[in-house]
Amino acid sequence: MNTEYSQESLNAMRHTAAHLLAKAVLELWPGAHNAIGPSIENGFYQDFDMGDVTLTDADLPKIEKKMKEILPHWEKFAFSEITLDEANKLFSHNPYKLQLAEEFAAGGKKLLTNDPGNFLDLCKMGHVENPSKELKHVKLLSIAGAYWRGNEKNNMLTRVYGTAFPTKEELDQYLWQIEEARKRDHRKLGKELDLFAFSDLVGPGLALWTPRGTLLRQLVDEYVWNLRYQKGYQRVTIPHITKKELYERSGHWEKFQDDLFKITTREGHEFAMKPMNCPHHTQIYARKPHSYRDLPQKYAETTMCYRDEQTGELHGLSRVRAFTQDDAHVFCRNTQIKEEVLLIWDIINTFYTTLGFDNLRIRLSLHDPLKMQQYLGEEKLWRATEDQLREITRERDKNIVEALGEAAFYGPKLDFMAKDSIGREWQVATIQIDFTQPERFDLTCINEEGEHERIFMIHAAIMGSIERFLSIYMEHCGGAFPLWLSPVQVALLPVSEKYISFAEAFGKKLQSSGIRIEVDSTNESVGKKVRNATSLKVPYIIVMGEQETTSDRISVRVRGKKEALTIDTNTWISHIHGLIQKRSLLLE
RNA sequence: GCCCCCUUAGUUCAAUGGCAGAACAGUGGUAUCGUAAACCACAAGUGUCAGUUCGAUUCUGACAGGGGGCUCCA
Repeated sequence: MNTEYSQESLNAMRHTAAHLLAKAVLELWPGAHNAIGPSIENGFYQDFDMGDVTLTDADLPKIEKKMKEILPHWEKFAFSEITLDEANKLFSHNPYKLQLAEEFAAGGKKLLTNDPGNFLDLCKMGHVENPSKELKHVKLLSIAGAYWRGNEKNNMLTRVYGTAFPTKEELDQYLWQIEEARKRDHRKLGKELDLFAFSDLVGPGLALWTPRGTLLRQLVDEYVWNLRYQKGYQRVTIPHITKKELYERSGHWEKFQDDLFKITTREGHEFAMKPMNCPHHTQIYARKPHSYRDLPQKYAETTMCYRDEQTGELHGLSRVRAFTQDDAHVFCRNTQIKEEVLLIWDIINTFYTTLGFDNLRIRLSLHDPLKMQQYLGEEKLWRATEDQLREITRERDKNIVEALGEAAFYGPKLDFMAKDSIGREWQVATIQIDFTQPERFDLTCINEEGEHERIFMIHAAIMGSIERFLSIYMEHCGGAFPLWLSPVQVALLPVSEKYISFAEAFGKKLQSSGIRIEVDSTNESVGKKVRNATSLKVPYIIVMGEQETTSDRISVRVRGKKEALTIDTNTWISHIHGLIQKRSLLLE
């Protein structure tokens, strides 16, 4: 976005703005304490313990005004190193700073203070040289609650978010992006395009899909299945509940405790709704002995999973309590891992490229050696599997980032990240290697020597969760789905009642060739019908009246265009068939 | 779950401590219309449960639902 300023200087600017915010709030509310105030990806925040005071968005302009008053008096930050004793004196009023000072001292870190003129704070370096000159385009954005140090056992603090940019243009651009994201929020689009709904009676986090929305789900899912089918996957089906024992064996009962929806039968037996499918799938594999010749076994299933997420974590379709995984598990020998991983990788590439996500970023998610207790399996096996995965990825790709502590509890994984049309990045597909569950369920094949050989599992979700994926995709294309995904591809608008049956006949013709159409037979003006179809973002609108009954040409209005074009009917039909077949992102 | 904010018709938004108003959508009519809103009429609502009050949609509380956040670390 900006070439003149490095990320470092942006951070300095924002971090300085956080200090300024702290000073302003403390002046306005002398009883408040500032906690931490770092720069973050697109701005900064500052946490406060406001005591009995409640900040609201209405206070933001007041705070901004105060900041502007203070800023001219700020000069270069004066730094000094202090002892713990000095810190205890200087910050005796602020329990948060005291706690930090103590921790830093115990951790052997130097204690640093800084002061731009009238505000001494405990803080490491990283400010702009001359605040009153360099800090120009600062904007406070919102207020939220946040736990002290991110831990829900701690005090809830008041967090003020803001951002700062070197130029007004960049600030405006950022504010525009926020506004744009708000406009194409999938929760809004879901209502407007009639794709999904929620019901207070059914409950939070439980999305209900309309006919249009269901079509959309079905279309993306069929596409994923097509790609899988070509790579030798087979479909399986499992029930959505299971006895507790399955999850005790897999390790999920313990690791997933809080998130499990549990059921007790009338006889007192404990069951659970499935939060994932792998344990069930292992039992399909385990139904009989397998020869090495039959491997890999590749099971795919699109099925709903249930997790008892905290209500506060729920969000539209991106975080729900019942979600549909396009799940697959490959049961294979160690020697087959590489090929299978690469095959899944191909599917992911094809799928995301087709949908218009060009450059997926890939992350190799590894275990955190310092936190072995949160994983299942021996560290030796973790290391070996991670090395293997690393080697595979090196051969294939380019800019792979490694991330410690991002692994699943049963094994390392490759995570794929997509950037959407307004620049936000989302984690989408994932390939996970699992050596833990084959251990736990004692999954083997009979090898060439006639011995039982431990096998591996690969978890492969292309979309991950259809709900989450579609929420990302709706926002990516702003509800204007590509032709092949549009629930209604062509809207036929009879000019008046007289032409309804003509339009219906034409519609039948399109329909029988596999095109999804809708005839608008309401008693409305043509202008109104065009308006309605347009706001539903239907790719093609065709007005039908006297002219069409007497000629082989139709008048087609393409989504995004104001002018209709007149074209030979059959030429047009075969043209759009071509676009659908290619899964084209373009309409012309 | 926790902190803060919000909740008026299917949707988007008004108003009020004393009869709740509009637009779109819906229904019924009239018009039979050529590319972003024809006309008339009808129907429809203060999330739930308590409290304060002569009277509550409005004030208070609880619950439910929704929103912004809660892994960026002096």
